[in-house]
Amino acid sequence: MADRGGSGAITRGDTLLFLTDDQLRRGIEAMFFAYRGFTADPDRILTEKGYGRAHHRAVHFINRTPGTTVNNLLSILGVTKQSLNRVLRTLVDDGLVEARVGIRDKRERHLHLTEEGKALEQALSEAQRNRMRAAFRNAGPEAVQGFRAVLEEMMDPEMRRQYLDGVEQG
Amino acid sequence: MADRGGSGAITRGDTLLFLTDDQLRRGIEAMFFAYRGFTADPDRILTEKGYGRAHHRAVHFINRTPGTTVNNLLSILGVTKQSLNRVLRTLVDDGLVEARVGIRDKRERHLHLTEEGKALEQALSEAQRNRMRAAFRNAGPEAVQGFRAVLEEMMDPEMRRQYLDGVEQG
DNA sequence: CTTGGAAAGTCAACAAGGCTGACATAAACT
DNA sequence: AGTTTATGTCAGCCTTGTTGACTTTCCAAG
Repeated sequence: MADRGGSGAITRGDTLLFLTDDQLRRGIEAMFFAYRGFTADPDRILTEKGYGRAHHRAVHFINRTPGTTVNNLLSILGVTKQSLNRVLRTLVDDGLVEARVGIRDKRERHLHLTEEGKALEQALSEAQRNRMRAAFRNAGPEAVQGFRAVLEEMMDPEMRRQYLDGVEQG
Repeated sequence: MADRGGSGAITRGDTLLFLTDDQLRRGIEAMFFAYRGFTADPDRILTEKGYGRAHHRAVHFINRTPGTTVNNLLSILGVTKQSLNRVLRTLVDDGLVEARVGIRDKRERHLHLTEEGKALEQALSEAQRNRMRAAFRNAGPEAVQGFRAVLEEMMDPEMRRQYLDGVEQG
């Protein structure tokens, strides 16, 4: 019963032992449990302030790419414009986000964080970075490289492009 | 350019370059984009069959630990019993899950997948494993070790225990 | 100059899946 | 006998996703 049908896992010898169904299941559960930890800290702050994860995501990417358009944000976040608009409207109403009418193309809205918006973004990302930093430090630089390599491979191609777009050319 | 060689330490002088805010932000975005890919394939199957991610999670952990109790599942999933109950009820009604009254403690319900339930679980986990396998294979065994090390460090302690409980002793 | 279509916004309706609170029941424990 | 535990259930609320229909603005091609 070593080799389960269709899995392609080779359990003979020691080749590709890391690709057994059980190893893959561990990877799946690692993603599940880790994602919970990943969102736990910002979620606490968000709940305090009456926002949700959708607001966090919007604020994050507006901060990453100031002046981005609504359409741009839409394709990054992968939600409908109605869904994003609801979130964006509360952020604009609350004075965290400014939607500037485009100069060249006046249909477009260019999104920027206000000072208050930047403050929230800072609080959220600091909480998230703290956990990520501790995890990175405890795991070590080689593990971090592996972590990123696997995650990058797990993305859909379009998302990988979005991800790589956000990498600074240092 | 930073040193990315096999020696491991990505450092410049005293600074741990892999812990800069920008590196941490990349890690955060990697988690965000990768999680999307991670759930994309099962989501497609679930939508077809009229279920959601909550059903997937329940089915996954019932399959992992057959005979687990409702309370047990509750603490693994981290949701309220009302929320889980709604999901569980549909699964039982649809004949995917069987809730057997406990022998020693008749208050408990021990959860098992029916054949139909196992079939769904297989379809879902196969889709997810396929992506995970491709990612693991492309990244290589060392990257997989790093991936798991970082994710484990990112979990809340209680979740880490749940995660490690699911590791087979073989 | 007209018009097609893209970008953005809005309204309505709906669903999944979280949550709280209250309450019911049976079984186990003390 | 009384309390605690495990589970289930009803009702209601929130966030965040969806679809569909429609309007306004405005760039750009004909």
